[in-house]
Amino acid sequence: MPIAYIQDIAKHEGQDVTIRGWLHNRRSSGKIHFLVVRDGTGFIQAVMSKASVGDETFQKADHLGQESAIIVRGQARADARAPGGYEIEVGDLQVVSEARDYPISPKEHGVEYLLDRRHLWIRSQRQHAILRVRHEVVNAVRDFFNREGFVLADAPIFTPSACEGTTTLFPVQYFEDDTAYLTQSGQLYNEATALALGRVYCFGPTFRAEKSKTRRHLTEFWMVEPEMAYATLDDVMRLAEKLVVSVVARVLEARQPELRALERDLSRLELVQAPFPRITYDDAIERLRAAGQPVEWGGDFGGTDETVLSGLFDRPVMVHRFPAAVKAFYMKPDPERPEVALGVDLLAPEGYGEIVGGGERLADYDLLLERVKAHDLPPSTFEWYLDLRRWGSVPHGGFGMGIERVVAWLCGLEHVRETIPFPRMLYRLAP
RNA sequence: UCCUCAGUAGCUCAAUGGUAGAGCAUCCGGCUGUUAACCGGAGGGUUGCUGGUUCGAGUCCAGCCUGAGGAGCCA
Repeated sequence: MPIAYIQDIAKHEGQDVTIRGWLHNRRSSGKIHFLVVRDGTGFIQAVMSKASVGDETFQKADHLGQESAIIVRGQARADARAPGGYEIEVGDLQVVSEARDYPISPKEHGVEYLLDRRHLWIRSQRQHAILRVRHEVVNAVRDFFNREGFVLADAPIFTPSACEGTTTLFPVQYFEDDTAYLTQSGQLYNEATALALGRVYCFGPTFRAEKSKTRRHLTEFWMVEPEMAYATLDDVMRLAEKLVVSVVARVLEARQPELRALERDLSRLELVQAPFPRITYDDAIERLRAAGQPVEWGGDFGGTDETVLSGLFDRPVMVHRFPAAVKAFYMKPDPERPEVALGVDLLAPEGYGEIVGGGERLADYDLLLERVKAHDLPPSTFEWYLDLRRWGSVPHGGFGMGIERVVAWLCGLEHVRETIPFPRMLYRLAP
């Protein structure tokens, strides 16, 4: 009897198959059991009638607890009454291990309770759908860059100091005498690998010790960061647009059952087509004021500002040329207007905020050295970074895209904590 | 770090300052098409902690602890 995965059950219609999984839920009607089985690939209803399996097998299922490991054998068939459209007519049931008093019932639970049991929570249907969308996003990103000719060149996780002086870093003891910091961006290293390999990307975990306590923040999150030699701000914006369009299309194509399980409004995602509107920071300020937001020129946008701004468009919007003072030291100033930097933020629709941030880098040695000093950064630590401007400096740029925020947007989630198997937050380090 | 809100049965939540309750889960029983199944029964409580006000505190007051949402900062 072939072993079947639930996601492929349609291919086995009419056949006898073996499903190896866990009991997700059970309903019973005296002489008929409905066992909802999950096997990691999906969920399916297995129907067991007393008349066809006999008393002994039927009784085995009588008191079986949620999340008991079971192997069911039976015929796969289409049935409109079954959730998912297919069910298994059980011929035999094998109990691999019996579970009792599983703590997560099909009823509602609070956030703290579920997060304390995240190792079990991920078995639920909703988390199953979200994590599969995440998987698709990650693969879509990798496929995109590989197809476009980018070289994966990962940046180190241990770094000697801040990439951008402003954000707080996690220090770690590095052997006896040294302190290392967990990376908050691979970007500076990307600039080096881009000048070596042309177009590169890194993709890994990133750490921010900010005491942020909002639905958009994790202390450990995944970021993909492409960097291109011989590239301008316009090239960076084109790349970000193409990437986001590609990822959304891929998820819409490959993960529709999951998006539907999450009750996502697909029509909003289908609108994500190029070109994305590109507006300047100045323009954004004007639009925000027109919408009644009290904003001053020179400041960064708050969460509400981003929501209001993205609400003005039906697709992601790119805001470029921010005041140089609020941006990182390595941002290139606009030659025509030095008070603004050639940076860009891409805001997701529906209030999901900034999912991409990047721009053109400062390629001039003298100006960069000046900036390093002005930001009170130790020039010795940045010696190697300055070297990139001494030998073969060219216009270059790139961006970072936060995976969890993209997944939260695509899934329509309230909080990024559900987009990663084990979220790390201000007050959450376990399990 | 700051602001707001919350903490009562295993879970989700009720309870005018006056006998601490329901649904789900668990256990027992019933039911051959359930859809978070349903119906009947049972067990289950140091009301986050410490102190105060009161004849009497889950309820009012103070402090603390834990969590959630938000601000700042960011992807």
